[in-house]
Amino acid sequence: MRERRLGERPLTTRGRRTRNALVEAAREVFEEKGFEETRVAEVAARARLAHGTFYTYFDSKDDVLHEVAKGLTAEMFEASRSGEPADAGPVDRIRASTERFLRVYRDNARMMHVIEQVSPRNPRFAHVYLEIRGLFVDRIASGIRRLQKEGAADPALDADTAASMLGGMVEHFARVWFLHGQEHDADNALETATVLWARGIGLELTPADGDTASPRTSRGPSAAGAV
Amino acid sequence: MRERRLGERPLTTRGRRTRNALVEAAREVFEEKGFEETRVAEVAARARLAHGTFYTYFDSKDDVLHEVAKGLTAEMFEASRSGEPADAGPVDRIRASTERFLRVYRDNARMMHVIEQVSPRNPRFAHVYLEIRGLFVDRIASGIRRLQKEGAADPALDADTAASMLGGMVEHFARVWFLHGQEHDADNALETATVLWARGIGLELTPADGDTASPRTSRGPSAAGAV
Amino acid sequence: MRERRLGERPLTTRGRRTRNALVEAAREVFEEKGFEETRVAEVAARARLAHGTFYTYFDSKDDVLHEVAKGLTAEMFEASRSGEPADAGPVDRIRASTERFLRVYRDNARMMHVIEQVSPRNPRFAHVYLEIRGLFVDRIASGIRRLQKEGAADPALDADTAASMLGGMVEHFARVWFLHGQEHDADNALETATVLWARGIGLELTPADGDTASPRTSRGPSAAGAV
Amino acid sequence: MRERRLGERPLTTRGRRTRNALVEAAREVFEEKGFEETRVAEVAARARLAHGTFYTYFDSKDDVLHEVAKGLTAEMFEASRSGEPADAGPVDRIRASTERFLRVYRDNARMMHVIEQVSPRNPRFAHVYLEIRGLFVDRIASGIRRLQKEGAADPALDADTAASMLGGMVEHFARVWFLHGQEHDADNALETATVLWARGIGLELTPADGDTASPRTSRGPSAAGAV
DNA sequence: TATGAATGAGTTTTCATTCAT
DNA sequence: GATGAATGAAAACTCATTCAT
Repeated sequence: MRERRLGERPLTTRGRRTRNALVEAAREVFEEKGFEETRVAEVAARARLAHGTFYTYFDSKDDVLHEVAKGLTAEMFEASRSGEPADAGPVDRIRASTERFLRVYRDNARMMHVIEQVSPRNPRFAHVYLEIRGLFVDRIASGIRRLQKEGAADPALDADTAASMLGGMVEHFARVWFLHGQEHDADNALETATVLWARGIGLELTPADGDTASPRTSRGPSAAGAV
Repeated sequence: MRERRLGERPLTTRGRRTRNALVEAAREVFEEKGFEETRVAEVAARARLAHGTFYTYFDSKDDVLHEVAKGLTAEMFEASRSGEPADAGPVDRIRASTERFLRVYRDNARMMHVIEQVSPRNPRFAHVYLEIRGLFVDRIASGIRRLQKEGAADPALDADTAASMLGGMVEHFARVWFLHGQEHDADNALETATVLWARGIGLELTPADGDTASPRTSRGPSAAGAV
Repeated sequence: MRERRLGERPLTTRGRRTRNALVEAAREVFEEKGFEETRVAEVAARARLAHGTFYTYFDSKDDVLHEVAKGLTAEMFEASRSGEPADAGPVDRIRASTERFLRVYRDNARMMHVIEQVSPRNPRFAHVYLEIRGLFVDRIASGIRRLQKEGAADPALDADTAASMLGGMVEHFARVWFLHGQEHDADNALETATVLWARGIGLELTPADGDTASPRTSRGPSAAGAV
Repeated sequence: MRERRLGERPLTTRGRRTRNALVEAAREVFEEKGFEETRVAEVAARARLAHGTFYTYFDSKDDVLHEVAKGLTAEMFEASRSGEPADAGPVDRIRASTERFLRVYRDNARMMHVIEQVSPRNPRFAHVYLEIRGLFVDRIASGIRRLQKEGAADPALDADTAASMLGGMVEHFARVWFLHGQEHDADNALETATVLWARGIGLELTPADGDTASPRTSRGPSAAGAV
């Protein structure tokens, strides 16, 4: 094997800073151009570094992507854990977690797309995608199971499959919204998702749950900020 | 001034055959490798043609992709129109159309993915994706509106947003299943989707609707054939 | 050797017509694009013929160029012979022949340039250029010699070299004018050339010869028509 | 967004050396083969560099040509400025400047031809040609005007047109001589040009001016060295 | 560590020419 | 003779990666 690149453990402060700059720059360019269209030269340039310096820290373009993916996973992990009001009712919890998801997804949609783009070619990244997705889906499945135990949700439902579908419903909607640029009203989206989800797993909706679900007209993507 | 490539109207039988061979070969390779990794040389070789012959019919890789996309759109259009039992109840209709969708999607998942891959770089293809998606989503929206008029579905629901979400739910599930290779049981998937969808839009489920929705264990992707 | 192409002697009327169409078309495209940039496909298309038909009559692109060059030589030969007033004085004859030359050159400048372009690569065409040039230069040399014998022109002058230079003077001026698009006034050009030429070889100018040679301002390239 | 190629300002010594090597190699190959026939691969190879290195410094073949043209213009500019004996008579000055011109032209004829070849396709180079030509022609025009003021040259002559013609006379002669390989005797050429020029603009020739203008036989292009 | 020059394998694309019908 | 499809030998150009300093 060739000499191991730097970039592993022992890095000076300066080295760490340089490396971070590269990772950040890489993420920026990936998001703008996608993986294939990203040039290592541009990543280095954006980090205000010489072209060659890139290879002081990474073995390849795939390698930085892996690093960026690690950061993405961490961020998504954080988001998937982030607390929800323990004292709220099930519908409010669904709404809250959907809102949280839409927010993180909005900020990470492009990077998620890049990972998916690369997946077919590199199983390493296929795994990353599935792992991130699992973070949310597993959580949803737990929630459904809890509600089933409490007798609030339909016990006949396969919690895992339902979770995969409901999670996918929100994720896919977010893709179309944030990635493909289809216009949607944030509040309307949130309420519709909440209602479909809650009712879908068999929860009883009180009037209070549904009253914001009245149809609204799209306010366009600028409303994304409202998520 | 440049002579337009062939590939437009007046083609001899032989020419038409060659062109078709190229389009088919292109679709195959695209599905196997994705757009970026596809080599024009391989497309030509697979059609048992000389490299240069490709350019007798197409201007570029983008150009064939466009042609393949036209076929894909046509196929999806056909599928989206395909009849459903007029005499069936709403839940059965939802189940039937979901099943139909899963089936087409299974056969076209890779190609859909290719289109999505290319979308960010080329608006032409972004449009293709949204168009195909619209085929199904619009149909779903109509169905919801009809049920709302009939008093069967929740009138408070925004039919368009709900359709986008429910359609997305099934599409995304299919992505994960057929593209990312996550294992799922076909019947279980179908029933779960049906129940979530039907209940989500506010339909009353009779016992007969739900009795197949009991949890099952995954029978693996081989079960995809059952769709 | 391969089977000889058609295009040599025995041609049907239709064949002759087709062949001529190709030669004409070729000349047009050569003049517009230059040799390298000319596509055989475009030549055929402009003659409203199929691409392959070109090779029924010519062996190669070089081959048509050769044919076009033959026509060019013939035309130039014609022009170089064309009569001049036998009864005119020497200065008037110089003026007349210069005017005639400028006129032919204007119509053939582009083709001459194409021939020159190709010359370095193909001696066959280098020869064509020199041959055409010789047509005029030799004639000029004869004229000078005649005038020398008559005692009108400087007998010390090397007629051949002087002819080469004076011919070149007019040709080069025409190049800059018609090829490089530099603006010139036709009358002014003609008179200046005549005076330089006549005086250069030692003729005595009578006042009548020079009175039109007064400076004029350029009237632009539209004046080219005046030649 | 694309990083500009190197080749602009800040280059290391090594970089500068490499770039120069490329420019020199390019000029060589251009002169030997002409622009179209020149292969970037050959330019690189002649500079003992890898193929790709060419593109580290230049964007395209056109791009190096532009660089070579800059050098050519500079060289010609230098030549057009180079001093002439202030104390010499007008005819001697004409002879001296003609000799100087023939000398530079001999060394740059091929490159001038390349520029002209490319001119019709690229206005950038059309301009270069006209600019270089203008260097000499303007100088000639000034000379004529000066002589007109001094009463030595025909005041009726349009100095600009005459300059264009006389400059063209020498340039064209040089083209035929150095480019098309037509044989000429250097001294004879020089004297003939001088006499035609001087007499053409109306100067009085003293016997001393003309006595070398007696006819000589061609000594072939090897005589070019005598210029 | 950082730099920036060098490398060359890999692709797309063009187009003159050939060929079967 | 005419047609139009097929061929494949070039060439230009790109860019990830290596390397000398």
